Amino acid sequence: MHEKLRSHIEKIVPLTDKEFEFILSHFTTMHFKKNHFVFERGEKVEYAYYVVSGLLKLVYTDDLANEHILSFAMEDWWESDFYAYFNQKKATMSLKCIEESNTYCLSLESYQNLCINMQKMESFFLQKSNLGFIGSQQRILSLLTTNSKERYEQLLKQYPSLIQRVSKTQLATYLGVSRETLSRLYS
Amino acid sequence: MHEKLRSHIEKIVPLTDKEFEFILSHFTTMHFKKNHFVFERGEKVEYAYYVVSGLLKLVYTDDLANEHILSFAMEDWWESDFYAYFNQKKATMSLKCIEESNTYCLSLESYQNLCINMQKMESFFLQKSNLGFIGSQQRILSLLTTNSKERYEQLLKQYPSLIQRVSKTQLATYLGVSRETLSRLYS
DNA sequence: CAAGAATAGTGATATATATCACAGGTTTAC
DNA sequence: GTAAACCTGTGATATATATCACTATTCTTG
Repeated sequence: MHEKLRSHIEKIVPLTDKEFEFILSHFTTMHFKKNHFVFERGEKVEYAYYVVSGLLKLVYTDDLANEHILSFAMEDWWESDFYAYFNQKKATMSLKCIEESNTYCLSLESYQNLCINMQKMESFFLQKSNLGFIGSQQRILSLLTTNSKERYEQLLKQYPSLIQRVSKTQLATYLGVSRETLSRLYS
Repeated sequence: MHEKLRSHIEKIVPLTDKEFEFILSHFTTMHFKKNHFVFERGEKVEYAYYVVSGLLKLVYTDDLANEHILSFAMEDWWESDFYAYFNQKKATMSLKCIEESNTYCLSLESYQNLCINMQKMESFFLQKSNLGFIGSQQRILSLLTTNSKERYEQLLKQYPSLIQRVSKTQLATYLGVSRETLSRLYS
């Protein structure tokens, strides 16, 4: 039942059954339907989400109502509006399901509890955070150094499955390019 | 003497004298002259650096020999090629002094030691990493949603001191815009 | 199942930005 | 102290990309 979460954590820190039970007691689970929001801009961000199955997008909507996708959250990913989560502020972004999704949910209180009472989990989160930071820096570099076509090809290479699962309009808003330009790149 | 580092850490976790002494024993200090490299692409990245004074830039050089500045590291910042540091790989970027700088240096071994033996420091690094991640996401959002002029103005607002300390050519490579375009923005 | 919404391609045009080139001023380093 | 390197502004032009508009197709949802 909970094997996915366990093996996800155990990729970084090994656990006894008892330890995993303790960890699990800090999570709840939730199910979201396609096109439904996990949270919307302006709402309180109660949880950080670990995606067991499905696909979601973290979206920022600008003043002109244009959507910008900050990240796709797929199976085995952690996602939230982390600024709002850690600072207990209202969301500036929205988290929306592209596909029907199942997640584990971790409140900030539970997160802090886990960190304090179980150094292994603090190590785990530290490693995850470092990886997230490094990944974001790579994305910045990609935005600074490459044009639309190169970015599209990088994405194809890095996440080939995304192209089947996500509309091109949405890929465009992730890449920072208009859907028309993206469409013309490979025509 | 070491007050800066101590108060930097104590902004997040309080320390006894003994604890700080223990922490300090993991660091070395270094001095770098203006325009000198802390490390260059291709070299091993031995340390993560805490900047006591001065100003540095983390630079990626592309195939056409164009410089792209990933970040400016100013007083009170941590900087490194973190991918190379954590994975013990050769640097893909270079860290270069814009001004004469003083740093504390933390080897990966010392970092891991600190994390294992002092939960406070693991908490400290976790918080720093989370902040770094959130900051990078903000930068991505800025690159996705704004044009050169808006990005320049955001930067002016966020780090007014930078504009005095850094050449416009360099600001341009940070903003992802040509120096000519940047020059024309405010003429 | 049907209506409305979302998606995808593509033409025509506008716009932001890059690139190349040059000149004058400033800084750096041996 | 001087040559070389760097910095800045600006004109002329090229290029990538955005925007607007229209059509056809495919999904979604009540």
